[in-house]
Amino acid sequence: MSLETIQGSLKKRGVRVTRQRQILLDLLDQSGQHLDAEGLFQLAKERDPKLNRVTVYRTLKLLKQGGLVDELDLMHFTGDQHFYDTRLKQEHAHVICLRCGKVEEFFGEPLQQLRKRIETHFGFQVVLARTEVGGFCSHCQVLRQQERDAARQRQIEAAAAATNSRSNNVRARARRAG
Amino acid sequence: MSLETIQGSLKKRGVRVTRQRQILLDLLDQSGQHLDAEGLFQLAKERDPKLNRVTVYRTLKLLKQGGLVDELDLMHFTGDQHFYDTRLKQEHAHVICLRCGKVEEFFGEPLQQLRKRIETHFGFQVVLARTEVGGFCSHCQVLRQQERDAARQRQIEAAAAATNSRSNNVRARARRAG
DNA sequence: GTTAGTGCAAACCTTTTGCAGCTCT
DNA sequence: AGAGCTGCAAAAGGTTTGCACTAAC
Repeated sequence: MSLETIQGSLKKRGVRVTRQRQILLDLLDQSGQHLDAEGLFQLAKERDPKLNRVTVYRTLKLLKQGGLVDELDLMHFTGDQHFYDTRLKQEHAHVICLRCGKVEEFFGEPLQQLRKRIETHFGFQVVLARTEVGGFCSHCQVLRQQERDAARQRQIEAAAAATNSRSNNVRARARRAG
Repeated sequence: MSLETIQGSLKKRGVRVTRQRQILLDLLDQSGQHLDAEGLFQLAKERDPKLNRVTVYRTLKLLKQGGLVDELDLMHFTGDQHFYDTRLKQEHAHVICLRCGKVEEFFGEPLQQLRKRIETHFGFQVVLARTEVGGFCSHCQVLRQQERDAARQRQIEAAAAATNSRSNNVRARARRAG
C-alpha cells in the first residue's frame, strides 16, 4: 500500500485532496514516529503557518473513518491523546515501555492467528484490530533493579541513623541524670 | 482472584478501603458490563447520593496504578471515555461490533502466545496487554447486507424516476411545441 | 456555480487539581 | 496528632461545532 493508494481512496469517496490534506498525509507517511494531533499540527505549521489545528482534527477523523489510519492510545503513557499510524505496513502490535516510553512494533503471525481465531469463534468480521502491550524494555528492567537496590540501601542507612540517634539520646539522658 | 484480594492489595499499600471505595469496588465487581467513570458514578450515586464524581476518578486511578483494573477504550465506539475491567478474570481480548456496539470477550491461548512471543522477541517484561478488535458481529453482518440491498434498490428507483421525469419533460415540450 | 473544505472562536466533554474540612487509626 | 480521603469549585487537556469565507471540481 502506498500514499497514492490513500489519495485514490479519498478521491473515490468524493473527498478532495487539498493542499492542507496533502501536507498532513505527507507528514503521516514520512515521519517514522507515532504522531498525535498536536504533534502533526506542529509539523504541519512549519510547511503552512496558516494551517489550523481544527483542520488536523478533521483530516484525522476523515482518514480514520475511511480506514486509512489506525488510532492508537499507546497505553496512555504520555496522556489521553490519540496517535495515528498509516495503514501502509502490515498489522502490528505496539509495545510500550512504561518507564522510558519507547514504542516497539511487533509483527508476526501470532497476530494473524488471534484475528482468525476471533473470526471463527464468533463468526465475527474483523475490520480493525489493535494490540497494545505495556511493560519494561530490557534496558529499563536493569535500571529498575538498580533503582530498587538503591532504595533498599537508603532504607538500611535511614534505619541505622535512627538507631544511632536513639542510642545518642540514651547517652544524653544518662549524662543529664548525672 | 477475588474482591477480597483487591481489598487486601490496597490495604497492604496503606490505602484505606473507605465506604466510598467499597461501593465502587462492589459495583465494578458485580456489574457484568464495562463501566466508564460516568456510568460507575451514576450507579454509585444510587447507593450514596453524596458520593462525588471526583472520588470515582480518584479511585479508578488508584486501582489502575495498583494494576487492579484494566483500562479499555473499546475502540472509542461510544466516545473517548475509558472503561474499566477488574482483573478478576483471565486475560481476554475485547471484540466490539462497530454497528451495534456489542462487546464480546475472547479468552484463549492465542493471547498467551502473543504475549510470550513479544517477551522473547524483545526481552520485554510484559505487565499488561490490551487487544481490542473492531468489526461486525454475525447479526450485524446480515443487517448490513440488507441495508446495502435496500440502498441499491432506492438508487435504481431514483434512476427510473429521473428517466420518467425526463421523458415526461420531452412529452411536455412536444405538447407545448404543438 | 455548486459542493466541499478552511479558519476562527467558542463550546464541549472528560479528567485533574487546589484546598478546606473530615475520618480513620 | 497525623496521614489519608472526601467534596466542592475551578481549571485543564483534548476534541468538536457553528458560521462566514474560500477553494476545488
